[in-house]
Amino acid sequence: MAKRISTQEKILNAAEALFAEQGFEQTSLRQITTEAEVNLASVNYHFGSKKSLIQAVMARYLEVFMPSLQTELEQLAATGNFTTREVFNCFRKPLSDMGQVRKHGPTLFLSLLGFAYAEIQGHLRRYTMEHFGDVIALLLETLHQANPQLSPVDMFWRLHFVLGATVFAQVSGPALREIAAADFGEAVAADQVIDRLIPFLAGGVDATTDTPVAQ
Amino acid sequence: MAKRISTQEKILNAAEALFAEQGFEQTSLRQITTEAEVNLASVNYHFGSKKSLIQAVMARYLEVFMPSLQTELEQLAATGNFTTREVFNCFRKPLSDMGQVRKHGPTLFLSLLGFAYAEIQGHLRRYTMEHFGDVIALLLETLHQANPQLSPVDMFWRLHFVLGATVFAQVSGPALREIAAADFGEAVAADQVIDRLIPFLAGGVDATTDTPVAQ
DNA sequence: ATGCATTTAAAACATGCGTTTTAATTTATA
DNA sequence: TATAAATTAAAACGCATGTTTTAAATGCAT
Repeated sequence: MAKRISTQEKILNAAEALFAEQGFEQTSLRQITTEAEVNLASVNYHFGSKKSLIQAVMARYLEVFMPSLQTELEQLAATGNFTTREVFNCFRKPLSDMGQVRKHGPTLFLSLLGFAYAEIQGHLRRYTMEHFGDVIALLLETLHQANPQLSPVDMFWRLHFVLGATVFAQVSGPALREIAAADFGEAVAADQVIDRLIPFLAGGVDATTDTPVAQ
Repeated sequence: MAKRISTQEKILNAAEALFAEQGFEQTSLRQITTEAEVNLASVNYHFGSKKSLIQAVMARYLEVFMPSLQTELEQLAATGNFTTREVFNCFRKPLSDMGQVRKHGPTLFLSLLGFAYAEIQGHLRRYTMEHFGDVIALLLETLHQANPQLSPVDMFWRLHFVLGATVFAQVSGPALREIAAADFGEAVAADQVIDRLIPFLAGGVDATTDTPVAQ
C-alpha cells in the first residue's frame, strides 16, 4: 500500500519536475495542477502564491543540501591542506545524497538552481542568503584557502563563471546528452556530467591570471 | 542632420536593447514599440511575428561576428602551433569590432547569445547552424588542434561548459558588476569581463581529465 | 495632380495567465 | 451524531500577451 500523498506534496512534486524542465516563468499553475491531478485553486490555498510555491520547492532541497555541504567543507578544512578540485569534490556527496531522497534529485536541484539564477529570482537569492549565508561564506573561504594567490575580486568572478558552467550543463543537460549520444554513440548518465564538470571547473579556477596581450 | 531612421531599424534597435536587458520572453512587443516610438502593429507588419523579430535581431549581429571570427581562426590556424588561450583570444577582435558598428555591441551580442541559449530558442540554434555551421565546425577543429589530448566527447562537453560560463557571465553581468563594485569598490567595465573570462575558460579546457576518486 | 501601393494608426480579438470568490464537500472535534 | 473547521471544486475576474483587422495617412510613380 503506497502511503497517501498530501495535496501539498503532489503539488511540490509536479512543480519541481516542471520547473526543472521548463523554468519557473515558463511553467504555469495550470500545468502544475493538471500534472498533480489537483484543483487549480489549491496552489494558492496551500502556498499563497506562485512565488511562494517556487520558494517552497527550492527550500525542500536546500534544507537537505546545505547542511550536508557544510559538513563536507568543514571536514576538508580540518585536513589543513587541499586543492581546488578537492573543494569541488565536496559537492559530490550532498548531491548524490539528494538522489536517495528523491529520484533525479541531483539533476532536478541543479536545474532548479540554474533557473533560479538565470531568471534572476531576487527573492530566491535573498532566501538562500538569509538561511544559508554562512555555508556560502564557508565555501568562499575554503576556495580562497585553496587559491590564496587569487584576489577576492578574481575569486568572485571565477566563482560565478563556475556557477554559470554548472547551471548551463544542467539546464541544457538532457538536450546535450542526447546530442552527445547521437554524435559519439556514447550515452552519458546525468550524474556523470558532474565527473566531466569538476575537472573543468577546477582548471578554470586554478588558471593563472596573467593576461597575454591580445592581437 | 541625423539621417532618417526607418521603422524597421527603430524596432530592431529598441528590441535588441530590451532583449539584452530582460531576455526574449520577458520583453513584450508593447515595450518594444513604445520604446521605439512606433505603432504596435508595425512589428507584425514588418517582421511577421515576434519570433522572426528575435531572429532578425540576432542575424544583424551574427552576420558581422561570424565572418570576422572565421578570419581570426584561419589566421591563427595558419601559424601551425597555438594554445587554447590563443584560440579564445580570437574572439576579442570580432567582439570589439561590433562595438564600432553599434555602441555596447559586444555586451549586447553576448547577452543576446546568452538568452538565446538560456531560453532554449530552438529556432535560433537552427538558424545559426544553418547559416554559420562551417564557422562553428572550424572553431571545434581549431580547439581540438590546441588540445589533441582531449577526446571529441571531452571537447564537446568542455565547449558547452565554456558556453555556459560565458553566457552566464553576460546574462548576470550587470547585476554581478554592481555587486562587485559594491563589495570590492572596484568598477569593472562590461567589456573587461572578457579579460577575466578567457583565462578561466582556457584553464578549464586545458585541465587534465584524470578524475581522482571522490570521498 | 491623380491613382496606386506602401506604410502607419487604432481598435478589437483570442488566448493564457495568476488570483479570487463562492459553494460544495470532506475531515475532525465535541 | 451534530457541528465547526479545513479542504476541494468550479467558475469567474482582471490583466497582459501576440496577433489580426479595418481604416487612415503617406509616398511615389505616371
